Amino acid sequence: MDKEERLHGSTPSEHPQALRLWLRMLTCTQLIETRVRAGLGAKFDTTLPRFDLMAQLERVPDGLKMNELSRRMMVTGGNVTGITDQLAAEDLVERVAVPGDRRAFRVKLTDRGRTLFVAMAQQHEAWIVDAFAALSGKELESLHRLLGKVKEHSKNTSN
Amino acid sequence: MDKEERLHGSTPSEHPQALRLWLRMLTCTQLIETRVRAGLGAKFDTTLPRFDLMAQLERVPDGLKMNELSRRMMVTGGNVTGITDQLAAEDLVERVAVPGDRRAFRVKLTDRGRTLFVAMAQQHEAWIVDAFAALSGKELESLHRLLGKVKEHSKNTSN
DNA sequence: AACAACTAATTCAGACATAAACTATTTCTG
DNA sequence: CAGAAATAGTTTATGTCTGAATTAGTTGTT
Repeated sequence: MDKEERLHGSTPSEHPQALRLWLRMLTCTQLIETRVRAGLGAKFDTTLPRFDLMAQLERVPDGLKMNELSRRMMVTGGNVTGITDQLAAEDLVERVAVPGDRRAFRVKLTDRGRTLFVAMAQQHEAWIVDAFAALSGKELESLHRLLGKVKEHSKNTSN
Repeated sequence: MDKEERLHGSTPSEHPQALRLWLRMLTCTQLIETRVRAGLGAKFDTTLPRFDLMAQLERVPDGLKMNELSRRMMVTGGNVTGITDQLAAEDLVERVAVPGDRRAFRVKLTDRGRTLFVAMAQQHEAWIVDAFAALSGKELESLHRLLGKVKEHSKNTSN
């Protein structure tokens, strides 16, 4: 028996459908995330937040400012500071001064960081592809579209 | 521009579809979870893990053992110990000895805990229903079905 | 009965995350 | 141009979560 079939079941409810869906979605996310975390740890001795930060930087040769990173990663600034400190200590990213604003700087991948990230990203993608291997191309597309609706609604509702 | 449209985009890839889907799913989950967390904090001065633990107990009058809670909540035993300690200190759950096994006990909702949970669950469901309000009944069903496939595949693949 | 193997739960160190307070700098406004 | 307000980033205190080690009790084997 699964988590979602157990939870909340006896509470009278007019909309059990949304609740069951939400619990299933949480379960899926957690299952996949747990596996990716384990893989990143075992294969690259790194963590998901560190990978995520590097992923944000990968497409942006000039790097991103701390507040941009914070917004994109959907975590607080203090958190970004800590992760950046770690990665900088390992020479995977660097802080570069922004001319004209002495408060800010840009965080960029170092060459070393970029090389490592490419290897990690390839493996990461393989894990994700595998996670959704049960779905056909059409189903992937359908899931993507439905979640798009959810996301837009959530972003627009008091955000 | 959204997180998922930026991430990984420049890495050559044979399966960008799964990756984009995964990032969108993460975004959705995080948006909803953040809102629920904020609501639980503001309205009930509690947290999602605490709510989750109580939710697990709600349907089980005899309570659950720590390891059962741990498995159902998909978190480590140490974590369950901490949350249970908190809830027990507030007289929302209680530890009851298991006859015949002096190592174990069952965690049960107290009357107070049950009353509080019912109120919280009602509000919680309203938040979730709202989070998925952009979807029709048919779409909810479809999303549920697709995620079911993902979940089954994930559970069966080396778990 | 003795001892190994297992199971239940807790403790501990450490990574991660937040919110709030703080420092330093820049921009706005009168 | 002076002071207020806003912005960039860090620090601090606190809470969450994990994995590994630990304590205590149970079960299985001979």
